[in-house]
Amino acid sequence: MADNFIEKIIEDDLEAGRVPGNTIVTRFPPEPNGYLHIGHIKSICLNFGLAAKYGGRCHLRLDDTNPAKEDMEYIDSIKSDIRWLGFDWGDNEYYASDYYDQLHEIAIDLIKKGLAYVDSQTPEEVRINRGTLTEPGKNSPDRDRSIEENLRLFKEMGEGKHPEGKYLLRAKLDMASPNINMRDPALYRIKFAEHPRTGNKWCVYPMYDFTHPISDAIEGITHSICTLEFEDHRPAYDWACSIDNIDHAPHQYEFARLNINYLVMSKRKLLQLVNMGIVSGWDDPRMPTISGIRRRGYSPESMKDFVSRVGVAKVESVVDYSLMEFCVREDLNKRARRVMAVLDPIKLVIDNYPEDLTEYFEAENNPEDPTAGKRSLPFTKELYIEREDFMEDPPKGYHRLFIGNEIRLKGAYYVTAVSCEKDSEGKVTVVHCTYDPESKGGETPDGRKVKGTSHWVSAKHAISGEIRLYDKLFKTEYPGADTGNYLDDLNPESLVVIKDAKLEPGLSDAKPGDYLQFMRSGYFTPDYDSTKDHLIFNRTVTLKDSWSKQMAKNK
RNA sequence: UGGGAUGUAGUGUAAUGGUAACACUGCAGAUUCUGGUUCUGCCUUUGGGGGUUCGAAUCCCUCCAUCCCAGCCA
Repeated sequence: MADNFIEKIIEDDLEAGRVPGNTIVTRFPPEPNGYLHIGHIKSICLNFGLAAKYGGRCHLRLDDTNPAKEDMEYIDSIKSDIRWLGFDWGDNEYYASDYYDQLHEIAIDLIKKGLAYVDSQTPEEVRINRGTLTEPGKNSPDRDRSIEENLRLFKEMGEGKHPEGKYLLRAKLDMASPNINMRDPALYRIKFAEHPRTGNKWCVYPMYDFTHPISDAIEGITHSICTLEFEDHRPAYDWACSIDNIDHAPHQYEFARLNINYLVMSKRKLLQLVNMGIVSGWDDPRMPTISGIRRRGYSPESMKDFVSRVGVAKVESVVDYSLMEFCVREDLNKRARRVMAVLDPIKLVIDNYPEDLTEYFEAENNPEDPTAGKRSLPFTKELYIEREDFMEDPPKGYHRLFIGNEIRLKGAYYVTAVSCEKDSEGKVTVVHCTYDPESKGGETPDGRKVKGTSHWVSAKHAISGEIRLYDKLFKTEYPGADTGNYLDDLNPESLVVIKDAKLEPGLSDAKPGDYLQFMRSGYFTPDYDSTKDHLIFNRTVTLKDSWSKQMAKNK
C-alpha cells in the first residue's frame, strides 16, 4: 500500500516494468556545507525508507561541488548523524567529486557537439542578459564562438590561466525560455578554492544543474527525490540526462520540505547562530540540528515517528512544534528510567521521625515497563522537596503541601505540614511536617486518600548536579515575521541553568545517551560535558503539565 | 506582470465519482502512588462561483489566494 504520492509512482513504475532489474535506487544527497537538521530527517527517512520498503538501495552522496563552502567537518557530521538515525548506506558512499573526470569529459563533448560555449561576459552582464521573469534574455555575444575556440578557452580555464569570473562554460539552450533555468545555464565556473576531497587538483567546478542529474545517472538512481524548489529545474535535469545516451534515465520528483513553527531551519541562519555565538555550536541542544537534538535527548525513534506522522506531499506546510514534542514524550514515556530530582529544593523536616534512622524504599524504574526493575532509595528525617510543592497561601485546587494538608511522599510516607521557617526576605527555607508511621510504603491501612504526591530526596544522601533547562530558541511561531529579522525573536529564556539541584544518589553513574524522566518534571539526559564530579543534565522536554496550564489560564 | 506548483478542521495527512476521516492541538470528564501515563467525549474541514452527473473533495470552466524561479549556491 502506497503511503504517499511518491510510493504510488514507484509502485506504478514497478508494476509497469519501468524499473531496471526491478530494483529501485534512491539517494540522499546533502551538500557538506553545514550540519544536517530536522528537515533533512524527512528526506533521509523518505529515501532510505523507500529503498527498504521496495527492496532497493539508497546511496549516500555528498554533493560537494562548491569547495568555497564545504568542509570535511561537515562530511563527518553528516555521516554520523545518518548513522545515529539508524540508517546504513553500506558501500554506497559516493561524492559528486568522484565524477569530476567524467563530468569534465561530458562538458568537452558538449562543446564538440556545439551544445556548450565559453562565455566571456562579466557576471554582471550575464545577469542583465538573462532577462527578467517577464522578459526574455539576450544571447551572449560569445554564443557562436567556434568549437575550437571554446575548446581552447575551456582548457585554459581548467589550467588556471584565467581568474575567477573571467570565463563561464554555459549550455546552449534557449535564452528566450520562460523558465529562467533553461536560459543557457552555467555548467562550469572557475574557482580557486581548495576542495575538501580533491584538494587543488581542479580550479573549475561543475554546477548543480549539470552535476546532479549526471551523478544520478552514473549511480543508476531510479527515483531522484528532491524538494519543491527544484521543480523548475526539472527540465534542466531531463536535459542533462538526455545528453549522454543514458539507457534508463532517472526521474526527478519533488516533495514539500519540512517546516516546523518556532524553528529556523535554513543552513544560512543556523550557521549564523553558530558564528555569532548565540548558541554554543552546531550541537547546542537548542539547535534543530540532528546533533543538537541528540544532545538534547531526543531519541532517533521518536524523530522517525515524527516525520512519518507528518507525511509526504506537495503542499507547502508548517508542522506544529507540539507534534514533535508529542512524539518524543510518547517514546520516552515508554523507555525512560524514572528518577527523583529536586530542581529547586526546599528542606522538609519530619519533626516526629527518628533522628538517626535511615529507611530504604523500593521504587519502580519505569511503571510503563515492568522489566525495568526497581531500585532502593534512602529516606531520612531531613529531605528536599520541590519549592513549588509547598505554599503558605495556596490557590483553589492546589493539592500539594500547605499547613494542615496531608500529601504522600512518593513511595514512602504520608506527611502533614505543620509550620514553615522563612528568611529575612520572607522566602520559605524549611517546612516542618509530621509523618504517619502507618502509611509506610505510601498507603495507609484505613485506605484514606491524599490528592498530592511529591517527589523527594534524602538531604543526607542527595547528590548535586547542574541542570540545563532548555526551551524553544525562538519565542514566536515564525521568527522574524514581524521585524524581518529572526534574531529579534530569540527567546531570552531558552536556557536556564540550575547550578545545584538535589538528585537521588543513583544518578551519579548516568551517561550521555541515557533517557531519564525526572518524575513530575520532564525528560532529561546527561550532557556530553557531564562528569562524575560535575554532573550535568539537559532537559529534553517537560512533562505535560495541566496544573500550570490551569494556573496560567486563571491569571 | 512570464513560467512552474499548491489549495480538505487551528496544524499535518487520508479519502481517485458513492456516508469526509485519522493524528496532533484545544476543551470537558474518568482513572491514577508522577496534576505524567491511560481511557471517554466534544469542538472544528473540501478557497469562491458556475457546469457535467442520480451522485463531485475527486471531472470540466472560471475566478481568487499562497509558494517557488532572474547565484558563476545547492
